Amino acid sequence: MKLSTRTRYGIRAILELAENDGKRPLQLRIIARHQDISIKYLEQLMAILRSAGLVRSIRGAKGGYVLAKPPSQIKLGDVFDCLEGYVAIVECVEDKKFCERADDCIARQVWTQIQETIKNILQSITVQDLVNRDKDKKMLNYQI
Amino acid sequence: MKLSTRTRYGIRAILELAENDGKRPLQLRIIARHQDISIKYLEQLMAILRSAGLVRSIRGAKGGYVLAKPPSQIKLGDVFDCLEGYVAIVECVEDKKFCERADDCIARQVWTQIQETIKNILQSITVQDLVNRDKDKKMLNYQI
DNA sequence: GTATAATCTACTAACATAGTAGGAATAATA
DNA sequence: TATTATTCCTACTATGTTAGTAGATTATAC
Repeated sequence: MKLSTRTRYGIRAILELAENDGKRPLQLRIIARHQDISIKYLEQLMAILRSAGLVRSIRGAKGGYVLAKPPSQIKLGDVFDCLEGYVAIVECVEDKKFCERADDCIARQVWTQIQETIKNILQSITVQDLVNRDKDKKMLNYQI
Repeated sequence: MKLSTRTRYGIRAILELAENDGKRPLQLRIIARHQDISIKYLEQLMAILRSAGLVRSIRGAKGGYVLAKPPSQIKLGDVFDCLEGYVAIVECVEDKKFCERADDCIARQVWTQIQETIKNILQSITVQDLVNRDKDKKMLNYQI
């Protein structure tokens, strides 16, 4: 049960954009170098984030990417949903038709519980929250 | 982020054994037919569960499988650990060396939180719990 | 008009998962 | 002892997914 690099990279890219929020567009070249991700691969991830309405792109020279909404309005769950597909550790949780036994399956109850918990966590955290945590951490470092 | 069929099948097999607890060994043939799983595939999963000390096998005619411990002493987490490898949605959570950024990574905090939550749920549920839930459900059905 | 950047489409390489297959070892039983 | 039922072991295969590469195209700033 692993997270895809798609989601991991995507969230890291979003976080970079969030740290850059309010400034001029950030180029993939920069993000790719900074996060050590292939620029070509990142392009594809950003296309997904763009069509999901999470980021906005500016083409041409001095172009790049910016967040489509304030970081406080982007939940981790949003990023997850579009990059990871959707959180469904077992398909029967979302769609009973997936398995005949679904109605009576005691295992399914457990998967449902786990899945709901994950969803709740992801929906409760915004990109802004993470940026704040990061700032706190850096503040702390400065004091040392 | 999906659960492997290994884990799903494995847990279903363990539950069958739990329902059969105290009786004579249960053959894979029966479990396979009952759960609609290829017997050859099931063999491999049982080998894993056996080497993890969760089930015990009796070879030869009239042989089969039994639980190695009482269902109340088998946690879902135990089954998970051996079939799913281990719960690590991102490797850096378990092993910081996986990523240079681990120490300062704010995303990692989220993965850690999610992972701990999943682990807690799995450790809190025993096979016996599930069997009980199943019985309750069936009791309910009889009363209708 | 040139350089810079996103966009689009297609391809590939590597890996994991799920499953199949055949035979060997072991035990019960007739 | 022969037969049958069962687990055990090893190897193979097929399929799908993920991760990543490549190249040409379009848009914009200067």
